[in-house]
Amino acid sequence: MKKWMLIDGNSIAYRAFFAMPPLTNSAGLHTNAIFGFTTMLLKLLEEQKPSHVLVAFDAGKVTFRHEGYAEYKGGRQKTPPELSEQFPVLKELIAAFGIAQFELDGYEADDIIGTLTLEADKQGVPALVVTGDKDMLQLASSGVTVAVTRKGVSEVELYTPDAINEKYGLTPGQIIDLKGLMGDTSDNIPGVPGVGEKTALKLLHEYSSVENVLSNLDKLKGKLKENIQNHQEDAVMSKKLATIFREVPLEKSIDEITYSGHDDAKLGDMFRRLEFKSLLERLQLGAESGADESKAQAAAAELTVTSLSGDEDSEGMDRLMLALESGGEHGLFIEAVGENPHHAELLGVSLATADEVFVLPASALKAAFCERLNAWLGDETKPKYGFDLHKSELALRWAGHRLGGAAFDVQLAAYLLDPTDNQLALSSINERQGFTGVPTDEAVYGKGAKFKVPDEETLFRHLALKAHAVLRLAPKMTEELKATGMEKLYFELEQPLSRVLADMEHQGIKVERSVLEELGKSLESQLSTIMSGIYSLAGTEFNINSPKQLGEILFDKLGLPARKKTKTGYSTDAEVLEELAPYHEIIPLILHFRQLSKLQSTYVEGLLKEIREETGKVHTYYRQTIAATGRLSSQFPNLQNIPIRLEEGRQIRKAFLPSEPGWSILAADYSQIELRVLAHISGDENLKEAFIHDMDIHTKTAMDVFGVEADKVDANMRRSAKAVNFGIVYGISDFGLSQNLGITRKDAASFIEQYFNVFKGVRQYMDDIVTSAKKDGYVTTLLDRRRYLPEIKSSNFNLRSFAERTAMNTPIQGTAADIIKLAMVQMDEALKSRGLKSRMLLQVHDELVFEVPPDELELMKGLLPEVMEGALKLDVPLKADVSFGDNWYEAK
DNA sequence: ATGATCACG
DNA sequence: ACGTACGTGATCATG
Repeated sequence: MKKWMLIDGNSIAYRAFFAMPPLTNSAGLHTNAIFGFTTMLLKLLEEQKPSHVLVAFDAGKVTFRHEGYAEYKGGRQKTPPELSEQFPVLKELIAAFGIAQFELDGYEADDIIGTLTLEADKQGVPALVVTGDKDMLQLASSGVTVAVTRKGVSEVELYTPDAINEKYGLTPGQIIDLKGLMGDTSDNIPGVPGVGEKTALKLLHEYSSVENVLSNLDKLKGKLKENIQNHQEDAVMSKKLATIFREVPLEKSIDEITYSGHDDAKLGDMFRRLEFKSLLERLQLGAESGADESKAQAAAAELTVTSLSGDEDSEGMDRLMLALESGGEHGLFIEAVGENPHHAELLGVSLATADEVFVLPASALKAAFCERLNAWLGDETKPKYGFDLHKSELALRWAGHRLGGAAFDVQLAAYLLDPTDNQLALSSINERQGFTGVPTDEAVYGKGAKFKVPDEETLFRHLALKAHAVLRLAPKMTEELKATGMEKLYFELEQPLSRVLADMEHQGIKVERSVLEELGKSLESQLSTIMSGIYSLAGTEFNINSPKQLGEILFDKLGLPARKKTKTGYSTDAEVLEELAPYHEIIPLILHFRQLSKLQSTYVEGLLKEIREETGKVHTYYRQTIAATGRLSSQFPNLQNIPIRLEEGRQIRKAFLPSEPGWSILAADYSQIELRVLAHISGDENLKEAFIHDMDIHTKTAMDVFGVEADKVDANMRRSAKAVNFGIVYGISDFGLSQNLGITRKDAASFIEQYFNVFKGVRQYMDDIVTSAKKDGYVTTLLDRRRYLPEIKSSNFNLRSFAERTAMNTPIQGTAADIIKLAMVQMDEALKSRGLKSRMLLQVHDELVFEVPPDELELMKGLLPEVMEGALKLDVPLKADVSFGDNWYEAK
């Protein structure tokens, strides 16, 4: 059964572009229009099963339509560069689909399609026209259906002549009369002023064509008559412009658009380049296809997998150990399932050597024949090349084994190469590096409730493929780190830090259950009092924790003025509530309720759940590959956001204790590290001077911005200056500052102007960093950590502005992160070399927390700030303030 | 699963 | 004119 599908390429690409959120691949190429186009195409191919497919594109800037009307398509927005750059790639993709594409100088896509539908009518072959443009409805006929996209590109509405009649009461041929009367702003077709779709339809139902409307002018009246009378020529010309030209000299035969399905290899390559992971999976092009399909398959097939499950396999173990102990290349993979490495289940270990891959179930590690392997794994002098060795090390430790000598970690390297990448699974990294052959974990295990460890053969094969991928990826990624100038950052900072973190995490921090429980009791009684107060003031009981219900009570029932809205309804955040406080006495109660219930659920109940029964400790997991700026993050539980600002919350810190009697908690935090970094990076003399003399930076800023002496700076001026300093670090905007200070935008702008007048070097830095980010596509920290900012070239104001602020902030926040990481590695070395018993427990971005035995307290009070301040030499001094106590609360 | 809210630097 | 501060994670409610 023959069926032609004719696609209006430009129109669909435009629709897709505006319908899809921005999307780029890691090379910075925008891909959203291509993605939208592709999903639509796949859907139509599947549903329609056409025998012939064509994508037509507009060609050339000037078409024959311009000959009669120069303004045709004038006033149209220039195609955004984010879209233009997608066309060449889209055309490659269509070729990879094995689909024909036509474009012809001087003609638009709809003319080509119009010509072909005429041919389809002549041959009696059914055809489907796919477009985003309703003009094309004029092509509908008994055999030709027009599919118009709606709601983006995911769905189409099918128009047959009957459907057009039903919807508009017109024949397809009358569509051009409709356009003639109403015009089309997007193509700059004028039509008749004052005539929109409604009026045009009424006229056509009465008189059926533009010409007939004109000859019956006398039957019309009023403004309408006048408008049409004065624009008769426009109407006729508009109709002509809207008429699709159906006699394009195509000089092509229909055979050329025969569609016989796509080439898996070519399409897979394109999808990989575009990083369309979901589509790769959907078409099952992922694991076992691509241009290097045969190579990958061959390699996978050649993979000699040896399983080592028990003492009877000691011969294989000998082969493995021979390879490892002779220092041969290897790839190590340790499978531990579960997000939290402190609770992960160790499934197995795989090791790829040059010509064989060995797989061991977790249970085998306990067996006698693994003794040599365990010794090798734990030997710090034997380098390991692996994937997520940080998690591996923790999982092994909890299982009673050790891992030492981490030398290269494919995941950690991938993070440095692109710290915004949140697809750091081995299968994703493997594909991005241009390889194939590692299935996703989801494909092997399933996810969510369907997670299941497969049979041993499947599992072993998966682990073998991963170890093999590590072996293959490590040298390539080492080269990339060199090429991007991040070799030192990687090998001298991040890799050593990974072990320091694992030590801290495994050590854990003691949390006293009874302290939290007492606090919880007090919170519970306060909460119940506040709750009754709220219910009685509201006149009803409701869930105060539901923003939806709370909004209804406040704004509908009590009639308070709603100020801000969220996507889903009224906003009830603290900022809104604080403004509402004067209007109703229920407001302070709600604010208090929120504050206490946060403490109760997150910090009392949440933290209690994380305490290990056996040790009375909590073990956080520092993630080294999450934050785009290079900071650490902390999970299960997050110990980087324990309350401190409000006294009630700060009490939580009383539960954090030394793990040994008589010891102290010692903490040190960097003072103003980000502004000191800014002083160094920008070289601003005034700011440097301030830190060299160790001035109170907010007071100093107030003096300069307000032009007064130190003794004239009042609390309010200092507060404003502090906000300006924060703003500067974040990539300042007048709006942001005005919000923060509750002042007008104008006043905020003049503060900023004043600031830049006295800190000229800072202004220069802000300008320069944005310029260099535009030129290079990325920014770097002092230690050459890199962050790509593809959106800095966007024509979308919001995206671009965001990228510009990020360009200003990332080198500052990122360098501060570099510095404290250096301090951690150096501090770890200092403890070891001096044989100290003190232990590093926590890092909170600019603060390090230790537990210290009494006989080391004095020493540590000197050593810790000394190491932190000396971690990296800047043009201004670094300063660290140290404190100690019997618990974290006291160390302030 | 997603959004709103709020804890931290 | 656009509509914003930078970076995170946990909890709860709700679709």
